[in-house]
Amino acid sequence: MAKQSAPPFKRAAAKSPTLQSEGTRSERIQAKSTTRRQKQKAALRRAILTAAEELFVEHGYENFSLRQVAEAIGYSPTTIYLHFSDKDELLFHVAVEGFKNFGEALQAGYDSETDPVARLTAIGRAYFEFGLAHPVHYRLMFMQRGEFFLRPAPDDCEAPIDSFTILIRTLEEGIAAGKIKPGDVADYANLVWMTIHGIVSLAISMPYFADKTYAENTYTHYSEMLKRYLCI
Amino acid sequence: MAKQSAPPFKRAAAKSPTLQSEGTRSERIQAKSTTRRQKQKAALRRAILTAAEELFVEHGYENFSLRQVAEAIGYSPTTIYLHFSDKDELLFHVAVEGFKNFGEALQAGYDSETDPVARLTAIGRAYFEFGLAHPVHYRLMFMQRGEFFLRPAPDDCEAPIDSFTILIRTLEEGIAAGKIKPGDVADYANLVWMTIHGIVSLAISMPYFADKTYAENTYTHYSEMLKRYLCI
DNA sequence: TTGACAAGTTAACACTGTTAAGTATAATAG
DNA sequence: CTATTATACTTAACAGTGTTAACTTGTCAA
Repeated sequence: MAKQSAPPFKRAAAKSPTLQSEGTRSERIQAKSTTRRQKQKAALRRAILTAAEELFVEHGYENFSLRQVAEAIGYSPTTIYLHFSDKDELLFHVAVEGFKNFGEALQAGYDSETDPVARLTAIGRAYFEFGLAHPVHYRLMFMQRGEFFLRPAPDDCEAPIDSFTILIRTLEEGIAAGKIKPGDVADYANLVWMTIHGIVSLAISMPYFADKTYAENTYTHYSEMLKRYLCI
Repeated sequence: MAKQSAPPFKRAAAKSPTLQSEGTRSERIQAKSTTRRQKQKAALRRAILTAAEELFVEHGYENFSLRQVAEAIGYSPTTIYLHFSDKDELLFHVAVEGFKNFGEALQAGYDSETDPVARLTAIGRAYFEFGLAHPVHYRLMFMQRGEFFLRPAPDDCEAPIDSFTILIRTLEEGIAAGKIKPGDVADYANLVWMTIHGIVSLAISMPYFADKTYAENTYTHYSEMLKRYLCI
């Protein structure tokens, strides 16, 4: 009678009295099962993302397809839709990864120096070299899908460093240190960003300007021109 | 017997002794017929081109399709292939039209002034305003299909003015006039072109920079910065 | 054991560029 | 005047795309 009054799961708990996590065995199994399946789900999601990243870089924006991704990970194309709402969201994740690396590169440039003007130079260099080193990502981020830049990062990604803020901060520091002419930092930042983008984007997408030494040459001129305009 | 010895076409010629173009009547009919059909063919080709132009601007690079063009002119999609080898060639013609207008705009800027520095400013303005006014063409020409810039113009199009040469000439004039610092004009030209492209391209394709007054502001700064760097 | 839910697949739709084959019509040759 | 040939164009099809709906299968809970 006592046995009957005792709920069945208590019996199961009595069967394994070793020190374990809370709950009955079946509860523990259930918990582990769900976490296992969550892990599997997350793993598949990551597999999709890494395959997408790879294939995107390999084939470029125009020739990147969901069916390729599906084939690469050994799943049917529609499986991707269980993890991403559409191709756009998947591309956005690739872009966010790019923004993350881009922001880190700029931050590293900032951190590599202490003087504001030196920092500005370093940031510019980092920008320039990121573009030339990762043209497919760069094109996606700033040429093909520029609207991604404003879209907030998805929940499953850490928000990338705000690259633009790094530039603004550097300019502010320069003005505060009396090394950059006082002025609207937003204007300055726009000027810097847009002009350097011109050099990078043409260098990576127009054969006419594709020669690396040309780009390097132009960047040297540009750097000097900018310094003369901004610095006191 | 004389009649028999005379070739039949001579008889036809005798039938219409009025002053006309060379040959027999049948020859004349034939000639007119072929020219008429050539005209029809050329008309259809032009119809394809204008429809393509229109639909391209309307729908943009990504959503422009041959089937749309076919529907617009009331022909089957495959008819286009009788006049253009593929979609790419059609797009190229659209781009060439863009290059033509672009070159003319720059040339007009050049012609509007006599002083080399004023010419440089005018050319820059023309560049800037062309980009903002024709973003879809600009993107095609300098962002999406940059390789078109180097491809020689097709036979049925007059070659567009070489925009880059206008810039180079202006810089050379400036140096010759002692108003621009001596230096490698190719380097100067690259610097000017690439930086101004940055402003234009971001203004027309990144919402972050899309604000017109922002672009105008940045361009003002840019213009001043360039003048200080290049001019004596 | 049944029923619900999850994961994944298949089939299909509406597109795309592009090619091959077929069909009228007009021009030409005998 | 008829037979043939070339021209202009279309239809059908292929291989590919993103995307949706319906279906199957396996796992878990009651």
